[in-house]
Amino acid sequence: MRIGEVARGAGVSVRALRYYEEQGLLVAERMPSGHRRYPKSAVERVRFIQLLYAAGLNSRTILQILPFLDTLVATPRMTQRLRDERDRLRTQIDDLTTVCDRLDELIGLAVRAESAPAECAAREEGKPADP
Amino acid sequence: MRIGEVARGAGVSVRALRYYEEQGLLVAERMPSGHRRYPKSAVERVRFIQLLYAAGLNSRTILQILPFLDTLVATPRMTQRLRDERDRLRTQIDDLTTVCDRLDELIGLAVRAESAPAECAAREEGKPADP
DNA sequence: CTAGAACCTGACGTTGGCGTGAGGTTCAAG
DNA sequence: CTTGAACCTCACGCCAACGTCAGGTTCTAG
Repeated sequence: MRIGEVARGAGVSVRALRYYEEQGLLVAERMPSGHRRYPKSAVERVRFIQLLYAAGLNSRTILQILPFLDTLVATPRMTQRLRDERDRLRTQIDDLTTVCDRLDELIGLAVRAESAPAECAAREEGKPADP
Repeated sequence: MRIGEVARGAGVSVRALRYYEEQGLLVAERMPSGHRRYPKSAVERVRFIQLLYAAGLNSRTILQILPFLDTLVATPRMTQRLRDERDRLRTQIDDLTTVCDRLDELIGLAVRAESAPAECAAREEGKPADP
């Protein structure tokens, strides 16, 4: 596949793919012309990379995890890395859940507050308050 | 309270507090000398700000949420903002959970892989493989 | 009174994950 | 053959949340 196809397939920019290559996350063969050529599996790989990015991992960490995906052979250091990241993720999920709950509380309060003085809503709409 | 006390109390840097002020997230009175003076509640407020930052909200968004904390009066636009952020958070939590599960899968595979060929571990230790 | 800790205001540096040209080559279609 | 899309390599730009240094003032303890 060509770089544009992979980009469209994975929903990222061409620039991003070149950046991943720069970081060593995604290798590509080259055609005689210099154009990059990717296997079809690249799309899935890029999606996974995006997932890890979204989870807050940086390129360096992803780089330490990805080789394992290819080989399915892990050194103790590597599995420890995986465990560390998983634990970090769990902690983060707990934190986010806490924030989510607090936002829910606030929303509960907010609804009551806005239903009380009708002026607020009216003011927000740019209308005068019920003459 | 003085800025150093708040910083230590909330576990952030003095620089961070000045930055929050710059962003309008944390107002401070001034002493005649120009030194900032905070109410005790500032510590809790800063902790909450940190929580929101950790949840991926940016200064602008936090700025839209914080006034509500003080007044407990919300415009429809504000509650919608809260709801949007909560929903975004839920989605993100789901994503992170997905990643977490995938990492767990990988860890399961990794353990088996490293227990099989003892060479890998040995190689990682920098020793030759059991001659 | 004096040292040193804590504070002040700029203002520039950093990091990561790309965006965005500039300027040139290659490919596919008519 | 030509044209326009897609590709290439630099290389600078950007944004957010601070870190950090400079150069100066203020507070507190002995």
